[in-house]
Amino acid sequence: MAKSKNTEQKIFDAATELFLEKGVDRTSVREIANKAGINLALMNYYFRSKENLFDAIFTMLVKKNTRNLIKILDSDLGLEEKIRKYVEAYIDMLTDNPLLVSFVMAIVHRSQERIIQMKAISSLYSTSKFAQQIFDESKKGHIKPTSPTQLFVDMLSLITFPFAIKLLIMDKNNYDEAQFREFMEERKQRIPDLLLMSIKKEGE
Amino acid sequence: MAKSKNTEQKIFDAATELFLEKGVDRTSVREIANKAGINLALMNYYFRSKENLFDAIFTMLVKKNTRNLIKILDSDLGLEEKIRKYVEAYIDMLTDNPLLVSFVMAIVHRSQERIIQMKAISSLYSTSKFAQQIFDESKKGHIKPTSPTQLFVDMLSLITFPFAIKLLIMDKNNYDEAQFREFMEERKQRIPDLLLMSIKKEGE
DNA sequence: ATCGGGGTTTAAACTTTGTTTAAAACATCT
DNA sequence: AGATGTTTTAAACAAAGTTTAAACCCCGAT
Repeated sequence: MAKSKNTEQKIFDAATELFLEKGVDRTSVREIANKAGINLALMNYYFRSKENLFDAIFTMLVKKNTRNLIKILDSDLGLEEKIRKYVEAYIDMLTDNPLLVSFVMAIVHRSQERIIQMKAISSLYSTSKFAQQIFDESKKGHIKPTSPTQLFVDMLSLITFPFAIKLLIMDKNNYDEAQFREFMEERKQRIPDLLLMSIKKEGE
Repeated sequence: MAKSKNTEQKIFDAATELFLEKGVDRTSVREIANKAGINLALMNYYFRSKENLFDAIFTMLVKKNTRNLIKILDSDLGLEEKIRKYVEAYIDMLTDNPLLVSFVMAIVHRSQERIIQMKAISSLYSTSKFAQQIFDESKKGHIKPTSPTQLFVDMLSLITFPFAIKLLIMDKNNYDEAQFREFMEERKQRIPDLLLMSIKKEGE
């Protein structure tokens, strides 16, 4: 039992490292087995397939990195502060974990169907409290009547997509890494401003 | 010569159909050869590799579908009308070609490096005229000082990303296809409003 | 203590990929 | 007709993920 936990963990760790380093597709199962120092077939013994192993690792990474995002969204903060904190934390998270974006893209590409089955991702899109808040605020007349779904999709798009086309942006604007970082840093202010402006009542 | 053009075209057509239907990764070269009614090796004879074939098809699809997008961006329309037309045409295009999104994601995922080498994609991000326009308008005092890059990235993100997470949106909101279409239809108004509001001078 | 059995590990083989090879078939021009 | 260059073919190759069946190991029941 002790030994088995060990083996499973060794596979998991080796695969995580390789996936992050070279991407899923460019990492072979034999390589993982090598790095973990285990027999090739054990990978299929513990995880049913490479795809499955990927899912497990991805779920772990998402869970680990998005806990506080969800906490912010579900908190009792006011709308403005909540949006500002969320955007900032999200951008920080993706800046620190560039592979997460590429992982999500991998899933989106392979089969969108799977995305909705992965609870880790799905929970990222957990807006019940946020939606309620939008609803309440607009009822109270503090903000314009707003579709929570539209607003939330706006927010996700503005945060996430630039990371997906990072190299394109860098290429077209002759940015180096530091400049791209700066570009995203600006967006921490810009995105909340944009979103808040869109829900502000006319003439206030 | 006549026959060869024919073979090349047959491969191209069969592959296009299969790629669109099942995705690149889930389409094998043998399947393509089968559907095209040609020998397996001819695929490598005419296109050097499957990857290359994919590039050719992708370039064709993008070129075919984005001509007018670029035309709009480079036109002499006023800023507001230009943005409205562009957003609408872009959303229409992606609605009609859902596979393009998945193709772009495939490329983004495989290797971002390639994205900047593909002229087809790169030309989609052609903003010199648009950037100039922003610059002029803000100089003339018609709009707030605005970073063209930020604005353009905003626009692309708001348009494209929702298609990438289409199934997630549908799942979370219990949308069917028609309702998602309606959701994107709303965005044709919403996105330009958002962008234009963000560049409007205070108190006008 | 030992035997049997369940969970692990192993080496080897299997299947399916994309790709390459070398010869055959074909077409074209002199 | 024959030489030459292009196109097509069947077969084999390498690398990938996966499966198999036997070996191994540990542990509790007899």
